[in-house]
Amino acid sequence: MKIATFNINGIKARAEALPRWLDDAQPDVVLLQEIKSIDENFPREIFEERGYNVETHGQKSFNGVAILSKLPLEDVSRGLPGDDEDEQARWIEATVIGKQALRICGLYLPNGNPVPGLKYDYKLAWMERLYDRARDLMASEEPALMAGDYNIIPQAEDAARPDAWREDALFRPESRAAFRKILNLGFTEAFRARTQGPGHYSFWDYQAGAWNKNDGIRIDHFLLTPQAADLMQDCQIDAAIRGHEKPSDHVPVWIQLDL
DNA sequence: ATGGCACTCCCTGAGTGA
Repeated sequence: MKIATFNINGIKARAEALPRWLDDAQPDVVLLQEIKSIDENFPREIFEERGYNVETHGQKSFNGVAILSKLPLEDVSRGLPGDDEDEQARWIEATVIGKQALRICGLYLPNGNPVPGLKYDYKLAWMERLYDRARDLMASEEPALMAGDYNIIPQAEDAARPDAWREDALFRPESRAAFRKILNLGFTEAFRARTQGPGHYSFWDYQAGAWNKNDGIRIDHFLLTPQAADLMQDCQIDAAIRGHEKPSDHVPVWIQLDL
């Protein structure tokens, strides 16, 4: 089973590039972030005609997450638990029914800039709620994963120019510590379990020719419970599509599970 | 060396992003 995460930076803007990638990459499940659309306006037909079930959790203009799945989805849940006042659409989860059930969580973690500020406070508070959900997933002792745009640069090697990010919410020590605390529950960060060393990125800014200079950062991640990690056969970043027509500023990251 | 973009919407300029 091939499962991908992709921050598309607007479903309307990606109405051509996204299906092109789907037809090429043939993922079974896709976790989308930044659909920037209300549920009613999401172009489900594009995906349903390709055999995907579609579950969205959108809002107007900003944020928004979705799941596309060729396999049936059950027990869909929207919104990260822990704050009834939180209006931002950044979390969706469901169970994929394959050979074996797999719980999948798609997330769009807050950016957090500027630092300091209310947005940074919100990021860190959101990560505490994420920790709580992660702890419960771990306690289930079942195959599960949390994937999406974490807006976290885990290590210096995950940025082409780490010094440019020192004071940024994506690389501040508090952000990275909160990410590490979640990993330390026992999750496997899928990409780093298979590939070491610098030069592997999932985001390149539209500005300053970042793609052409490979001036990127790696901020889109898969975190696997031990029961899911045992099934992992591959994890790759589809970097090349950043150079295609009208791209998102992020590229897909995917895993292959023996499921 | 520096700066260079793109998305959204009843506000085509301002907020947001990373």
